[in-house]
Amino acid sequence: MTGTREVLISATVAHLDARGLDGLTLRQIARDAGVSHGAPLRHFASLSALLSAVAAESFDTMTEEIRSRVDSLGDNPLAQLLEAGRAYVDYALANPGSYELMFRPELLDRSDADYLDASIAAYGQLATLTEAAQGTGWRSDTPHALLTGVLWAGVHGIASLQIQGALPAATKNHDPSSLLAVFQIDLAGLPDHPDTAARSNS
Amino acid sequence: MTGTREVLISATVAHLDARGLDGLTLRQIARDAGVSHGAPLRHFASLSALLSAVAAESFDTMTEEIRSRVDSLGDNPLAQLLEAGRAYVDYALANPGSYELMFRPELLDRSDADYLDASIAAYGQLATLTEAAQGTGWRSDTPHALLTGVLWAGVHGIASLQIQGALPAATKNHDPSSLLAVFQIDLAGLPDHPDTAARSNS
DNA sequence: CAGGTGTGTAGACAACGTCTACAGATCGTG
DNA sequence: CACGATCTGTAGACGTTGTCTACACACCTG
Repeated sequence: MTGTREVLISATVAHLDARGLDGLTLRQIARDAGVSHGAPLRHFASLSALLSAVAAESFDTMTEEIRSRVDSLGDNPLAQLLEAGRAYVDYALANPGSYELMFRPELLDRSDADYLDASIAAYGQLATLTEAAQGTGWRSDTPHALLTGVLWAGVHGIASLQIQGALPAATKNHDPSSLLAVFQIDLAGLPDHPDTAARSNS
Repeated sequence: MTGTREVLISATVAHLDARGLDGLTLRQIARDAGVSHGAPLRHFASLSALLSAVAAESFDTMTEEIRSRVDSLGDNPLAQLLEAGRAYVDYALANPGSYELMFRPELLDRSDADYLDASIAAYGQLATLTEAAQGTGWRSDTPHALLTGVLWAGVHGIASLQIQGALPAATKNHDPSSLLAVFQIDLAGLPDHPDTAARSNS
């Protein structure tokens, strides 16, 4: 038996997939869920609380998807880090609505425990992968926390600008994942990646 | 004599500086400007149109600030590009409200001519600087449009995450400009920069 | 069986963006 | 000068929003 709380979250996710943040209101979610406009407040303290729960779930899903792709790659830390970056951008472009929500603090309750945990876990995942890559000598002279922050900023910038179509004609002939290659100075020594391989002879 | 249109824009900018996007409504702007709640619609077709005019102005200001800092640097294309990146992030952090507005397409009228012109000009400025830097041999094997897009994504990611405080403890001891150094692989050969010099012996 | 708690509804409220009706000012043209 | 059109501002309305409150019913526990 799926409770109203779960139905509300599902309706929110469905709306994000279909129309993004556009028209995403508490009353519309209630309508989609088939309940009265006041019902959601029995399960969430406010609209922000509901959206925070959804954002936390999205963070978890993204982290899980990245982990699965990283794990499928064998024990090459630098290749794993690159794959994580690709998976990150791929997730954002495949779920633009959810991704936008995750980075809209004014729509969320930033003190929500689940949201905090999920976002910190995602950051920690990247930090761990970065640390391992540095352990192989790659950019080992750059402070670890600084490098992690810059890498996140890089993929986040690519993802968010791409979502809002703000990279005009700049990247028209390059798929989003290929952008990440620019952050990786020397790709030599990395095992072949399906994307990279397919693109190199076109 | 400053017309109502100018007063409305000033009131919007003042609100952005003081409280950011929070509470930025058409009726609040009208109140701040000392006119009735319907007056703004005599000068702008909608709230989006007013915000687009403000965003266009902010883009112009940012472009001008970057140009001035780049021009003060002599004829070293790579150093100029790096300085442009620093100036970009500096502007964003000094004017977080305006910067957020510029990258909130759902609040703006994306077909607004002034907004389009101003944003394209900003992008063009970066493209020109990037091209010049590549002309010196720096990353000359990377497609120009792709490199420009990635550089913009990098500074945009840093600026927007820093504004919303989403780079947790990662960059606590590093001022924002220093992040850009990571994008520049080899700083050797660049003339000393006051920021960089001051930071290297601390 | 009685009472408290949890869950849902319906109505209210203030605030929002936008529209319309109306009033005064300004200006070009006869 | 006069007069009609256009510009600019006001005030009120409408539908929608998030949230609050009053009320009703179900369920569990004693």
